[in-house]
Amino acid sequence: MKDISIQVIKRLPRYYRFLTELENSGVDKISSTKLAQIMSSTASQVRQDLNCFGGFGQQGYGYPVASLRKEIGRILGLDHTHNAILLGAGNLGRAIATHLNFESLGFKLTAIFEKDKKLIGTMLRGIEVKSDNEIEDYVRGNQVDTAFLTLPKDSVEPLIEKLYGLGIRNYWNFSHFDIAREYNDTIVENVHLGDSLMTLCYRINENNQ
Amino acid sequence: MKDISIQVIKRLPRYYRFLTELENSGVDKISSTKLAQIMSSTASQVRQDLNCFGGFGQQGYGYPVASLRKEIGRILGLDHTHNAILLGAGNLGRAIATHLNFESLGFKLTAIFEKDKKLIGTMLRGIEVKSDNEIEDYVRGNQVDTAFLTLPKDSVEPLIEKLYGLGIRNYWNFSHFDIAREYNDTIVENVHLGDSLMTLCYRINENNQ
DNA sequence: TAGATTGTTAATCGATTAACAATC
DNA sequence: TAGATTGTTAATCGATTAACAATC
Repeated sequence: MKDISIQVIKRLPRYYRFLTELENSGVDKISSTKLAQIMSSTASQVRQDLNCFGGFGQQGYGYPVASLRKEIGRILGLDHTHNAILLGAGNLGRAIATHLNFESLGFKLTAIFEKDKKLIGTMLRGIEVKSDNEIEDYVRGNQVDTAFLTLPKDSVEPLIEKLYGLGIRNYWNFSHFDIAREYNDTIVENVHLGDSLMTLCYRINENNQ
Repeated sequence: MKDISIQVIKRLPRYYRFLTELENSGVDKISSTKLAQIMSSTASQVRQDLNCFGGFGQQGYGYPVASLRKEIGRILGLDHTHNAILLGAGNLGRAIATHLNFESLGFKLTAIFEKDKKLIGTMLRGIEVKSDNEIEDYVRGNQVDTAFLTLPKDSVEPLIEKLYGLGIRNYWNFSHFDIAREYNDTIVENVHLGDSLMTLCYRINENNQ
């Protein structure tokens, strides 16, 4: 399979979500035109996107919702499970830990680490928050390939060196530390909430101007 | 000023962040080449991006860090302040409320609303959480142009109708409800954490395959 | 001045959109 | 079969990259 552009990949989760909704509301087939309306896209783009991975449709009929959803789930790799640890049990870490259904997103959260002694020992989604000086032992003793980083930039910098040294290459990064620039064989998905707000700010002002 | 592409806009917060870092570490000028290295971009792109808004550089010298940073802040509109209300004081809402320095991002968080009686009356970043049936009175009595939505899709659907009716057109949306599709004169910045994780999942599997 | 680096135009590359033959 | 809709190729559009004259 040839390289898929990042634009297409970033649309896959939306296809997946909308197809799940359609399936749940009992729709069993959909045309590229209708799917495009839902996606705020075009029929052409829908067909191009899906054809990156195979011919899932049927001429004259459309796409079968349930099996297309399943296919996209498989393409995304949601059927695999990556063991992940969460670093930072502050407000953001606790929100992330409790808010998402990792199992249906291709991950399993197996441990949570925190520096602040007040938080160590508390429970989050059935997991006891451990001290951050147990990280090394834990990663050596357990299969972990992904780290979720919900701590500030300054704390990430020294930590990432340790994690990288322990072989962790996949990061879901909420901090402003630029992991991919330091370690170029990592896979990093950044979530920069402040950037998102600034973008909103720009668009509001642009609109008012 | 002619229309700026969304790609350029989404890069502006990163320029702003990195320039802030550079300024804080005492750097007073930078070339497009060096800035490109920091941005994981190209010198050409940096110059093209900045020239969308004006000639901030000086031939033979580069760009003055402090004033460029200030300019980009102004372009983003961070000097304006948009009053925002937060809807949903669950885990995610509390994290958002406490995690970000809204003032430096162009916003001011002025009120928080929540349905769950256990949370009403609690304090978050110095703001008392109000009952969600006070929303209408509050928005009518105060200047609010933006809503941060940290509640589930099903709760957003009925709420958005009310907010839209009250004249709120700008949304920072963490839910899966597709606001822009329902109301096409709104400005919506979506943060879909699940989508981000699925994208990470894809990229990990693609890499392992 | 000479060297450096921008601002800007031109070339390239890739993504989106359009068109239509294939086919269910 | 006729109508509908895909799969896929071609055309267009826009973003990125390269090049270089302008100039500090």
